[in-house]
Amino acid sequence: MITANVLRNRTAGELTEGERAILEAAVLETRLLPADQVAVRQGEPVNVSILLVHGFMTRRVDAADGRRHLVGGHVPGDFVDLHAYVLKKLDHDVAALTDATVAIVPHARLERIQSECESLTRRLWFLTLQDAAIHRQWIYRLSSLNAYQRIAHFLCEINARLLAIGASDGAVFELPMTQVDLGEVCSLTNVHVNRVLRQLRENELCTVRASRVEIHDLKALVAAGQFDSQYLFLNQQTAARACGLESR
Amino acid sequence: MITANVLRNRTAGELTEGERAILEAAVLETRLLPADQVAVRQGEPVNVSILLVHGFMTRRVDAADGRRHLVGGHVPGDFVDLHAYVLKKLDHDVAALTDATVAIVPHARLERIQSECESLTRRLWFLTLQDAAIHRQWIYRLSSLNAYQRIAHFLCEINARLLAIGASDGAVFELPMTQVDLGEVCSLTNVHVNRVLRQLRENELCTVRASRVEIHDLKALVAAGQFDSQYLFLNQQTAARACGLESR
DNA sequence: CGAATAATTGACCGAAATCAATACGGGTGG
DNA sequence: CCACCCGTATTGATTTCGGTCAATTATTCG
Repeated sequence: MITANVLRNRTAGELTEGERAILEAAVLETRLLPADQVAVRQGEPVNVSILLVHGFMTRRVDAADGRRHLVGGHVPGDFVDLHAYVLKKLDHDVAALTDATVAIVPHARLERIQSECESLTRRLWFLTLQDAAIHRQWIYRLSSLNAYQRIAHFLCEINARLLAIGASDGAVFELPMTQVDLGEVCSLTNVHVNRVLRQLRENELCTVRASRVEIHDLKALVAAGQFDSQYLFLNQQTAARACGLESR
Repeated sequence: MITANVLRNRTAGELTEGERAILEAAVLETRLLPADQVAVRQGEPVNVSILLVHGFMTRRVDAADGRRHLVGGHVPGDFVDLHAYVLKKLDHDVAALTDATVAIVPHARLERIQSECESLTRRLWFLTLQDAAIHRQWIYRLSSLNAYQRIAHFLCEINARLLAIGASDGAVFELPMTQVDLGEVCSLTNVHVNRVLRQLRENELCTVRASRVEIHDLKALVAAGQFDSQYLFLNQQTAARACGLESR
């Protein structure tokens, strides 16, 4: 089901059957995006929004020096460029990190939802603001954590988000990101990412190796990254698992 | 007028008289906040939102090391914690930077607006997403610019935002931020901020001195900060002035 | 006027970048 | 099936930007 992961395990509660049906009906088509494909380009007018069904996507900005920086990452269930519904054009690129399946929702249908279903509208608004909360946390990560802490924090975040959609068991998950990609997220060179990952491994917090993350000591990783999942608005049980409190 | 600066000079166009009236009517009261007062505390449930009428406010996160970091800044016309209307609690503190006048809007009244005025709702949603766009730019600033560029970029941003509400003439404006504050925005120490400001002065780009900014060469400052105002969704004329194209 | 806050400057240090070289791994084509 | 490549990972040597520490000089305001 296309909307299976939308708002799954969040504080706001699951979508009602009615809401889910309306959202599913708003989907024009699903499409496959090959890895690295840019789905929405900065500044271009858009009239459809993209719901990520399978795979990973990123929001990125190309700097003047040719270096690339990520300003956001998305997992299945994220309504990746719902922002564009309101803003009409984006201030950055949205690209597929891996091969991805996306559902296309025309803005005209979102307008209909907005006039016909207040509760679903609020939910969609919530989704966009959750992104904003994540943005703020990324600012925090860059401004107050050092390299080791940043990587730890990011791994905690991605683990928590994957946990919510059942793509992590709290200890092991697939993460198709190279050390260069991790560097683009945490604003570090790949060389330094490598050194930090070695430290994390040596300290027995986690092992990150080509597309697979194994967390050995989640509590310690959470402490190292000063991670507090509050900003993800996870339901209580998921939040507890995300910070290593109850394995359940 | 309370809403005078809301969406002023943006791409979306000014509020209609009807929208403005509805928004004004939603205000419960206006209140004075003394400088440094925390208006909304992290994690606390909120049932009113704050529209900034006069003064400056900040969104900030206190790091574990006791250091404070800003994840956002607000100028008059910004609906500072409209996010809380949807999220119900915030992941950070909102505080007054200077003495500030704010208008209090109860969430119950926002709900009424949502069910009764689709166009105004879309505008409010837009406001929250504009904040998100600014967040992304702050991430960009921290991850791909060095100290000199960061300060230049921030000064361009604040100039542009103040220009939109008529609080800057494009060359001179009041900015009641100490060098420590600037450091909290750009993630630099006050010592280094001081050195960078000296450089900017020596290069004759701008003079920043206790609560007053004078831009001597806006084009050069824009270039130094690699500033592109697109993310602020300013109307054409304001955008041109913000990057020093037409002084008009 | 005097105390507190903000700005300035210098000397030194350190985390992460840069530069450089090597190893690995998996897919392709001959 | 193996040789070759190219992207990825690893490690070391060196540099640099910004931080830290410390001391001095404005400001501002009660």
